[in-house]
Amino acid sequence: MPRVTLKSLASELGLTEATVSRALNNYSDISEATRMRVQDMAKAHGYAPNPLARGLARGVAEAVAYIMPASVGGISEPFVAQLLQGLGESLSKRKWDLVVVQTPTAEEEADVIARLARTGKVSGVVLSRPYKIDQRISLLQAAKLPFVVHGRSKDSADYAWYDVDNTKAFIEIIDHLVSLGHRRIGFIGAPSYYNFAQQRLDGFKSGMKANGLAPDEQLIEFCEMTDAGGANAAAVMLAADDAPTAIVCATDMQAIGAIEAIRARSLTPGKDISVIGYDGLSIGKHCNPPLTTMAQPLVHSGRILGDMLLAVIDGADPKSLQELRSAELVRRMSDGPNRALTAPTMSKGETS
Amino acid sequence: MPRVTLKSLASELGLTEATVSRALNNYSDISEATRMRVQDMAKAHGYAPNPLARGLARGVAEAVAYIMPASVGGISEPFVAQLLQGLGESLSKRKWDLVVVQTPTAEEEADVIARLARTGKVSGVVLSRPYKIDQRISLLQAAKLPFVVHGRSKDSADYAWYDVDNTKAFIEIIDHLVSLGHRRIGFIGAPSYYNFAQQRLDGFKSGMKANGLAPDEQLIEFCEMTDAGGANAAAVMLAADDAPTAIVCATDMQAIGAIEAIRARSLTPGKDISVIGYDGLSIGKHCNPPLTTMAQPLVHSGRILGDMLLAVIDGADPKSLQELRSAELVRRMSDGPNRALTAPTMSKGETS
DNA sequence: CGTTATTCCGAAAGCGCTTTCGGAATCAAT
DNA sequence: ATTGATTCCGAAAGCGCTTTCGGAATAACG
Repeated sequence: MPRVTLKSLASELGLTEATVSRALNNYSDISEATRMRVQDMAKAHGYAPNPLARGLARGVAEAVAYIMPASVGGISEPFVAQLLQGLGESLSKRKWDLVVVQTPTAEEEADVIARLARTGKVSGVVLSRPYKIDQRISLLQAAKLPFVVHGRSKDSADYAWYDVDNTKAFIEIIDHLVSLGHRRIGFIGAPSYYNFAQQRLDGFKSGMKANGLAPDEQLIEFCEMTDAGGANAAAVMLAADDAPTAIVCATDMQAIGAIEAIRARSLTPGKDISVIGYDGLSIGKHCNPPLTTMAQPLVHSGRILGDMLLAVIDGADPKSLQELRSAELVRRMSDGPNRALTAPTMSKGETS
Repeated sequence: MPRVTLKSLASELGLTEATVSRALNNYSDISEATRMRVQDMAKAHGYAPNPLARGLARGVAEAVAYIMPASVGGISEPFVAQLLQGLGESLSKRKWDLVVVQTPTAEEEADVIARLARTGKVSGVVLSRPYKIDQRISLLQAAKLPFVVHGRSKDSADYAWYDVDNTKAFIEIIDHLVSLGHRRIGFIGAPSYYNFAQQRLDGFKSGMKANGLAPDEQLIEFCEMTDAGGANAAAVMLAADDAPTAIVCATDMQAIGAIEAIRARSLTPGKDISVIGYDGLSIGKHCNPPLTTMAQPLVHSGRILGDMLLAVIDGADPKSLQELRSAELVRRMSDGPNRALTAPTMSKGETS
């Protein structure tokens, strides 16, 4: 079947390609009559402009890219699908496309960004999980390619971002735990090159200090954001002579692993030892016990990110597009009062 | 910064655009010397061809589309991320792009496909979760747009697909359950317009018959593929006067819900009532008890699908690209021997 | 040394669409 | 009726790249 093109439409209508093009794009210098005639015919023939040609001519691609976080160890990232959905919804309003790009290895991330910027195949980029110092962001800035980031790098003044207040969230977790009587609280963190990991750690520490507690370095572990990682880290803490009564994790997957590790020691998570995660994964509902967590709205954030990116592309000042949300504590069953308080043997008390 | 283009390269080298183009694309009518000269210069300047222009000139887009399954009720689809990763890996071998497209509503799915086909913005499509009779497939065929499907529709003779033998998998589940002494086995199915749902139901029924059991229509429920759906369906079965001793679910999410429903009745999943899911989601490990399930390799399948699609685009006969895999039973803790056999009161026996 | 082959590169057209510019036609104003 | 302002459309160039074709230079052959 011969593709229906601008030329074919034009010849059929006895008009010029140029006229048809302008009619279709609602230029004001086309009479209402012919505009109608053209649009009707276009619809009748099921005309759809070739995005390649259009992009070439206009110099902008009607597409944006989403940089998939390099899958650490091949874990399924439950949040990716949700984010994509939100992004897609936002983009579909303009009928723009979403191309997702992989970054095979961490080293190649910069190359991928650079290539993206040079080829002009997309007119914007969404970045997830920035590092503290994120080379990709500098690259994007240097290339003057519009972008938004899901999260913030350390220096976040100059670009558009949407983030959840990680620090505040973890302070609240500590407050909550302290109100339940916990004093020895462990922290399982994520790789420290991620800025959100730093923020969460900071939140943990300030929360402790604000409650007059000194974070014990023995009770801080870092690992990958997987259940296995969380399980290992928790196992280490539990083996210490002065084990924590509560463990807070940087991510839900780690928390799920921690729960497993606790049970492996024949302790009851949520009773003997409290565990609180972060992400609000709905899957946490089905853990044993159901995971208490700080929840952030993911598909919603995808939509926001999409809208922001479109705004930046339209020329809005990125600095004016920065949105900080708050996470919310979703109490399920993995947290509870400190048992040690009522138990016969008290712990040694704080170190230092 | 002025984009480095074929023209700029050419003028700098004192050559023609055409020559530069051919040198870069390794045409044989370019001397080794100038080929080198050109490629070095291109690399030095970080030249990257404009994919829009290239696509326009060549008439093919170096991109394929993945049609995201319409998210039923906004559930996060854990399998999407994995599939995307596999697809990405495969595509990256040619440096092709992956554009994911949403289908806002079920009605618009056809429109989206049609538009995709007409605009030629992608040169291939990956379809997930086909329906029994899938209009999208006919559309794709009519448009002669290369595609592969993840799963099969009812009439799957003429196109490329990668699927897991659902029917066989469910027969095996029944065999397994029967070997554990179960005779009253319930089935929680997925919406019947999905062909995989039908296949799984078929497998359930044949498995039952093969074991001399008559599937009781009372013990067959259908619901959405969510935990809530599974919980509801299971609750209905459990309330029946002649409740099943085992429940097999079309998807893991449903199984997770079923487990919840069982516990809600103060029964112990895996002891009082066995539950087996399908999908092999790793998250099932952390259920209470860990979910026994039939596993299918997802990132692997993404890679296969990508390779197949590329092959079809290259002109391979789609009919020769059909791959049927087998799922594997991953025994965790949610299945066990039929307790009723050893309990004092026997069930009434089979109905009919 | 003339002739036929080869090797290598330039010229040019074209992919489908957009957009600027100018001009013919229609209108309103004097 | 003549001029000036409008309205509407056609002509043409161009976006960056590919690819066919032909021709100049060089090589190989008698």
